[in-house]
Amino acid sequence: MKLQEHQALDAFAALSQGTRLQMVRVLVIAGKAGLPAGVVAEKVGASSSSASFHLSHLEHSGLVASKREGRSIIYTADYDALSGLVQFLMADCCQGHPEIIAGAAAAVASCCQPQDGANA
Amino acid sequence: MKLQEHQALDAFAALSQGTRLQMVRVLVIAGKAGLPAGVVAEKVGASSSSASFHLSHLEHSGLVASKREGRSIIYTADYDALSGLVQFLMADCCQGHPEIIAGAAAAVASCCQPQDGANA
DNA sequence: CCTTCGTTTCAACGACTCTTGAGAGATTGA
DNA sequence: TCAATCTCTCAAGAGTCGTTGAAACGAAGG
Repeated sequence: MKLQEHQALDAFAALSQGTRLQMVRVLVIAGKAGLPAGVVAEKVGASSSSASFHLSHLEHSGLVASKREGRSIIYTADYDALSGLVQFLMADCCQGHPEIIAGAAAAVASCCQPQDGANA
Repeated sequence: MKLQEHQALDAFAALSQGTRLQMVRVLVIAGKAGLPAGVVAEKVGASSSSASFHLSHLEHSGLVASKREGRSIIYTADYDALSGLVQFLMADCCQGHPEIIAGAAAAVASCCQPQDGANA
């Protein structure tokens, strides 16, 4: 999934705030099961209303999704959107300049290489 | 080059603004030679003072560099920083979740593959 | 029904962002 | 030196962002 420009702008804006970047991290680590809002708030050290504000922001930007589960509202990272953001960044940087991508490709390799042939 | 968190935050903030994202695009396309401020301003449709504001913002964030050349001030995209930003994004997304990276790796492959063995 | 729990919504406030237009710096050529 | 060119800086104003605390909402349990 490749993002549209306005989606990418929203996503960059979402990630340009420390609390929100940390929230994304926390939710990515939490995996597909996600985490209730309160736990996210606690992990990033935000008040409940502040956390709610940032989580809606992230949800609006498409980077996370939410679902109600009993009294809690569970937030999960949207891997597709995150992946799309990386793609957008590279496609927008790559325009005729593959040398920018070289370092990124190295990062792909060094960051996590469970399966070697990750290419499509 | 991998970015520090505060650098990444600044970079995301820089890219979260339409005019600035376009400026980065224009400068990446322009290549190592760069472009004078006035030309960048014209290409993105900004007034000279607005362009100056955004270009300083980008320079402060480390995404572009500037050098005086006669009357003009030439701006160039910093490929290292751009590459570092992609790396930061992937490393921060990759934490135990290589599946986010799969799509990104595909993008690396499809976006620009002049040399196949781009891995470090 | 009433209370408790988890979360969101609202209003208010200070801080920051972006735009505009006028003016100032630096560099070049006559 | 003077004028022209390119760019930056400054101040003012509208708009947006993030925080806080109080209040409201929905779900679960006694």
